[in-house]
Amino acid sequence: MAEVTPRPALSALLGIETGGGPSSGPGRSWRDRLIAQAAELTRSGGWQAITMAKLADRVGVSRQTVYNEIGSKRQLAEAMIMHELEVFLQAVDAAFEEHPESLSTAIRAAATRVLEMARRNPLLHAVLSASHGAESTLLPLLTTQVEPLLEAAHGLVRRHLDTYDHGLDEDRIDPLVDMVIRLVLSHVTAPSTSPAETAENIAWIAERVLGERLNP
Amino acid sequence: MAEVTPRPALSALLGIETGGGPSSGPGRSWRDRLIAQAAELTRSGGWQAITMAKLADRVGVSRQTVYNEIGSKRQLAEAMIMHELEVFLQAVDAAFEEHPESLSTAIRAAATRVLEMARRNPLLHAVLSASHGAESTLLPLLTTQVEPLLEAAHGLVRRHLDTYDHGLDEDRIDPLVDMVIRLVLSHVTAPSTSPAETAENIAWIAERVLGERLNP
DNA sequence: GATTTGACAAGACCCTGTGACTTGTAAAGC
DNA sequence: GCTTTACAAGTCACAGGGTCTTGTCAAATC
Repeated sequence: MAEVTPRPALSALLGIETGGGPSSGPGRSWRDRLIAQAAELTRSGGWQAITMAKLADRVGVSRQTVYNEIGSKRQLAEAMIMHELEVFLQAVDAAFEEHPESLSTAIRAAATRVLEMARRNPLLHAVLSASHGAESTLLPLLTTQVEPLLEAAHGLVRRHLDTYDHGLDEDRIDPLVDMVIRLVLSHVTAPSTSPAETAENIAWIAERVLGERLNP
Repeated sequence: MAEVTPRPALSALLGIETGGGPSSGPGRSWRDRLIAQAAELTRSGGWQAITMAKLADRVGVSRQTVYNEIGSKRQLAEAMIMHELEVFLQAVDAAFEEHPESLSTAIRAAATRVLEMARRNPLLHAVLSASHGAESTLLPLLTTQVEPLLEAAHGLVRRHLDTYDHGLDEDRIDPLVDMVIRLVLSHVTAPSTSPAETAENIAWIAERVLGERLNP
């Protein structure tokens, strides 16, 4: 589950190549399977437990093929992290797409989904936590990737925000988006209650800020 | 600077003993000086570089006295952290005391102060960051202390909040307080712009949520 | 009485060397 | 296009020994 091929738009948002480029035929299959398997191994045994030999063996391919398809171990980590982030961004994107009627509803849905995904998926949890201060074994590998992530998430949410008609001043939008993202990430690293309840509270705050219902 | 004796109320809030108990005479002086020096050494060289012998030497006391006054190295860490937290909570407390006229102004002041303190004081920065997910050398020592901190901060802010007349429902107050604390801590571990600007944005959000000015 | 001194066992830490394993690259072969 | 084999370079895991540190004495000192 959640091993879908990412939409081009999101990959572009992250500013990366998703795969084999021109040859989108059988070549991508190995690469995708390797990245998926690497993610699986990381989730179960941790990043440091991964060896190129073990990865090759699990996928049923020779070690050399891993080097041909991925490049180096660092590139493997990057590809894995990027894949995880794409899944994350896609979930956020989908939540907004599915709730065009109310901004706070969309925010609630997006927050719920992200919090639940982070809770279930240790790798995503590690990546998102890392983007917010926590340490990890593969963190040194993605410190450069953190800023693009936050920018991508910010841009994504902000773009959706612009499709609703809120009465907010132009220069107040970024702080609002920033608030939502930071709150969600804060609850990823340090959860308080259930994802649903947390998301509800975040959505309520956003609602108040947006002035959707001014008087209760 | 900022080496003031904490008010009893805040120490009680943290649920700790501040010092020698009944004998508040010359005995506390050694203890205070040791804790202050330990904080100083931690700020400069890091916690792991501290030895009881070095600490004793810096204060001009024998190693045995350190053990008499503090107890163990772990207790030294706890005392040091508690002192840092007291300074932090005091700053928040003072900010609210100084701005009884407007809640958002008080929040802005408190946030500004905390962010600036955290930026200047590496030890406080480490402690606050730790309370929000990041790692540190002395972090294993204070994992038990994190929850009390967040509860203390929450209780403090909430108590101040109750002295203003906002029209907020009872069960919406805690999420609001939680939001403010998480946002500030988020900006401690991962700053975006200046403390003043960040605090301004946080205060604005709180203002909107509180409905201080419903229409711009 | 409070503080220091010297002594002590236990354990944490640092350094070093050794061997096994891993990475990354290359060539030959199917 | 993929596999196999081979190889240099580097990392990692472990064990050794020595030093330093912790934490606790009791005796000595001011």
